[in-house]
Amino acid sequence: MTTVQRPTLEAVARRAGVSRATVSRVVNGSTTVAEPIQEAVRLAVAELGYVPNLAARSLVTQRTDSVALVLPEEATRVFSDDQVFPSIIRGVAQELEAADKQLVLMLAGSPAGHARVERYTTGRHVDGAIFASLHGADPLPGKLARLGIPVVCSGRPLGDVGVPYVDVDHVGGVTRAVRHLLDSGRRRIATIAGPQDMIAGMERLTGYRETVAEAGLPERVAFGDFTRESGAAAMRRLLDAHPDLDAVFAASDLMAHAAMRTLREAGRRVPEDVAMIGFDDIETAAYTEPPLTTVRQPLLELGREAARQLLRMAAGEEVEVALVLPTELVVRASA
Amino acid sequence: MTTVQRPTLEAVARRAGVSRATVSRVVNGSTTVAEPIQEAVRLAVAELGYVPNLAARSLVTQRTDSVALVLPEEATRVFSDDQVFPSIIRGVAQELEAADKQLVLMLAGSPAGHARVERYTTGRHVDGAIFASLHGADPLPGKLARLGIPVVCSGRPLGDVGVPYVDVDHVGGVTRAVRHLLDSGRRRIATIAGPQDMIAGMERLTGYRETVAEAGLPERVAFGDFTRESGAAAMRRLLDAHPDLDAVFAASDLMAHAAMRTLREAGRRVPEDVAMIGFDDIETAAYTEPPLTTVRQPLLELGREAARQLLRMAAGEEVEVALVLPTELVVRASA
DNA sequence: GGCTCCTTTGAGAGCGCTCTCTCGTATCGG
DNA sequence: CCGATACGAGAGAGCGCTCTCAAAGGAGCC
Repeated sequence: MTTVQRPTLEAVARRAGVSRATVSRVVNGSTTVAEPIQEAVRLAVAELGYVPNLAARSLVTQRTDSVALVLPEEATRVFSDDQVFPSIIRGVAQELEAADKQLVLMLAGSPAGHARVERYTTGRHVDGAIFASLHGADPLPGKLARLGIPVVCSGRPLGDVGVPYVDVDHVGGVTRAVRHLLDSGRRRIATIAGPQDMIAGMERLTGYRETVAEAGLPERVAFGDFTRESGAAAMRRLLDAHPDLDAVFAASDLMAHAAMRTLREAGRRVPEDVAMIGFDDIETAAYTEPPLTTVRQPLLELGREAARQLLRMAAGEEVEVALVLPTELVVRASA
Repeated sequence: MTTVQRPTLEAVARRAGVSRATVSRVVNGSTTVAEPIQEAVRLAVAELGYVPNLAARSLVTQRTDSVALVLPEEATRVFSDDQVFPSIIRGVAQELEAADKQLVLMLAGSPAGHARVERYTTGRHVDGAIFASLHGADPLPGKLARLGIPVVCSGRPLGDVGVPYVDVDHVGGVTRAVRHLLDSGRRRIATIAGPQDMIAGMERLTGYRETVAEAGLPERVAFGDFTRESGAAAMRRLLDAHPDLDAVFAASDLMAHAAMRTLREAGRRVPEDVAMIGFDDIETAAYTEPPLTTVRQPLLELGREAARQLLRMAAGEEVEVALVLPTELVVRASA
């Protein structure tokens, strides 16, 4: 391996006939350097192909110019077919790129992974951390916040951790979905709820419960974990317990997708016998049979906002504690 | 912001009553330190909550303990619904985690993004880079290799760049798929090919062409770009040009999925009138209507192998130039 | 003309760590 | 019992950068 000796500030300074400090000023965009000197320095930089050594820089500035994005890698499923995380990643990446920060991706599934994330973030190897879709009441975001390390959660964290977050309007979206079912005459409306250790799962259930109660109807609930498999199983349980149901709100598109197949296998037609509404609006939703009516959440925007908030915090600015993005009912053929 | 002064090696050394060098030895797992002293140092580390400053370390070691994963963020689609990248990311993440390296994710869609990747990687801010699914003949991997920076491509790169890569057996998988169609009596077999500026697109087409030619049958080709939308459009073109076709091999599951819908809209039944086979085996494939027969590629493993290769290179070991993982035909109802 | 004040540049001190080199002490053979 | 050998621990020199501080030079003012 022929590791070429890379030029340092010193080398550039010698070539340009100025001091290290002046080169540093030019490289970092200080305006207090005379134009001809700036020009000479820039020329030397170009000729030598100088690139600053970030390690040396962060050693003195105490910044790393990188941000951690922490995802819970629950089992295999996070990254299997779900588009939720990819969209968030992309949103975050876009904003960080604009700010010239690096994105350090950390999957924190296992306890070992979680410990690693804790070590890395508390060790201040990043300028801040974005946590996406926390399960349960993870103490890490709060801990980081107390250490003065900028943190933003994508998805409201459970418990009173006092950490700024961005989230979507789950309850509003679900309310609109269930009302849509009511408006089309459905009265025996069930739900396939998500995991109750996540705000997304809890609030989508709340939205269903409130709206159904408001209409004076009984609730019919089965639980899943947002995956297709769990959706199919929950649908079977619902059919057993409430064979007369005429509509289902599923807390994720994947569960809705699998539930529709289960319904078909049970001889029910969608939407004639049973209407189905999902949540997320993944691309697949437009291609299911029948196409799925669902609640769209602006995931890309969610990631972007989270990153923006974090960058603001890292810059020492104040940020709002909560930022809630709107959801939207996308009506297709399934309801 | 109360940025607490974090303990340094010096502080640990004082507390343990030894020199900085000894603490460094213990922290880095040197065996040449007497057991009681090691114990004392570890105690001091724990008491002070010492975490090494990585910037300072990499300044002297010339390593960064981080690896870049570069993805082409073509338009929006990479991360929209496709599970290809998420799986690769996860595979890479798993291996890097095991090696205690950080994953720096870079999306290189725009020219600006590409420049940023070039700057970052050539600036040696990472110990190596993994490129996934290159489009066209990107000169960057070759350039990095020439600079002595470890590079691995996931998916064989176009052109003779002389960079180690891992890929799957596209041709073998497609051959098996087309033979399966032939074996079931299909004779008017078309293909929806992928983009021809990517090896994956090219080889899957090659596999189709060779197998069809071998059987003495004419080829019927329409091109897409792996997305659903392009698959639907290609299917329409095929139906126009060859209304008599009785089977289709689509170079991605997304295209196959959309093509099946297009067929249904055109009044063709799958598989009775037209058989369909896809490529990828994304989770959705098992839930399409009818469930999709497809060629499975081991994406997680692809990512893991790429990372392993890279780590080996970074450690100065020799690696094989090409590593090809097997594909497998998964027979479901669509063919 | 001399003084002050401002602007521009350079000198130099670290940031926290690793690693070589040196020194001190224990071990062993003669 | 002394010198040779080995081995563990410390001293200290940087890694490449930023940033404070001081010096130098020029402009402006009385």
